[in-house]
Amino acid sequence: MTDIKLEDEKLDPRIRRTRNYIQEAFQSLLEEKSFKSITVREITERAEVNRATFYAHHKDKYELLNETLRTIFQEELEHRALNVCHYSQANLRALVMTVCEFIRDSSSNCKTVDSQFELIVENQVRQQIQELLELWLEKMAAAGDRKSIAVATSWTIYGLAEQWGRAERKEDLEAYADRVLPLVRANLPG
Amino acid sequence: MTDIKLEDEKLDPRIRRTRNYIQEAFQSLLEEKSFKSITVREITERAEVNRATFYAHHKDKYELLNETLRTIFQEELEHRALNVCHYSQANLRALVMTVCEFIRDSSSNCKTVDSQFELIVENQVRQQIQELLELWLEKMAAAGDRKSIAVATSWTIYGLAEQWGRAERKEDLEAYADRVLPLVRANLPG
DNA sequence: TGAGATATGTTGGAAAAACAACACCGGAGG
DNA sequence: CCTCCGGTGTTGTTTTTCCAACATATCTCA
Repeated sequence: MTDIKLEDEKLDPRIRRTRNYIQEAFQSLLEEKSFKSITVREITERAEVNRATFYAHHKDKYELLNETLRTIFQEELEHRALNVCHYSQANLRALVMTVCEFIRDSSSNCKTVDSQFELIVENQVRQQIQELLELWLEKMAAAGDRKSIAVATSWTIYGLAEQWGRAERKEDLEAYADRVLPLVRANLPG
Repeated sequence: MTDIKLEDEKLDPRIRRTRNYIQEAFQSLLEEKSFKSITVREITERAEVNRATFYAHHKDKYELLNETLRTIFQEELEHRALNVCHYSQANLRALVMTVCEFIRDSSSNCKTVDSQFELIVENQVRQQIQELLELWLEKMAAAGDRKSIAVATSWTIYGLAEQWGRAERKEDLEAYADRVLPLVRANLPG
């Protein structure tokens, strides 16, 4: 949470730059080839960063993918101010649409999506949906087992978003969001 | 000469990047304000580089300007392959045009050109013209005091190029080059 | 004129990145 | 089978950059 601020604010410029180089190299590689076929060596070469430096920042390429997904998705949430707002039908609808578009983009931007990749995306994105829902529920002091509600709903949202995002011919997003919103709200208050 | 290769080839990536950042920041500042009014602090802030790091690479902003001019001008020469060719009327003509355009661009790209700036440009560019001419004369084993010939001719070229480059309404460059070429060749063989 | 800011150039020490070298693993091919 | 090759992850050392602090100018404006 607060880390995001700190990252931009008062972080050693060398660190900030290195992480940027690696993330950018990684993302550009993802547009060209499958996650599985990307090597750490390739990433560091494109980033013009020493390989040892990579390991000073990331455990391996899987962790890097997780961090990258988190970064991108959080930026998306920030862009729509969903990370600083409260629970409402409108915001929930916006969240659904955000996830839909995110999955659509990750399908189209990345040339080949192998199963490794897809699994990590799913886990990471769903995790973040869950976190946001927990935040919302906490803010409104909702009754019941908030955590379980957040878990269940996050899976619902992800599943529905994936259905839309990976579909060949896509229904109008606004219409789809309206259509599935009741399913999403099944376990939510209000 | 060979330094140019080495700079791109096998130089510590940190050094290469730092120099790039500083040069780019410096050039973008030159497009906004006069050289005199630009401070080292400004440059390093825009380059996102520590001020002490600046001094690890450049004595002061005057040296930086000299280095920057050399870089840009050399790139221009390389682009037209003038740095690897031999003396000929056609190449001499190309050189004249290159200098004309270089001065024109440095006038237009840089918002305010103070006298400090202009003087450094003149010295640095003329110096490089001289070096190139010496190279050409040496290659062809020209008779006479090659150095003095190069000096005289470099001043001639620079002066004529400045007349054109800083003019309000500019004569067609090709025509101008043809017109002044005899003046340039006054002290040259062939 | 003089006082307060703001730029300059330099230093020493801490942090990060580069680099080269290592052991290890897994797959491709003779 | 084994060997070679390429990727992985780690280490110790060197180089570069950051940072804070300092003394010294230079500029500004009251």
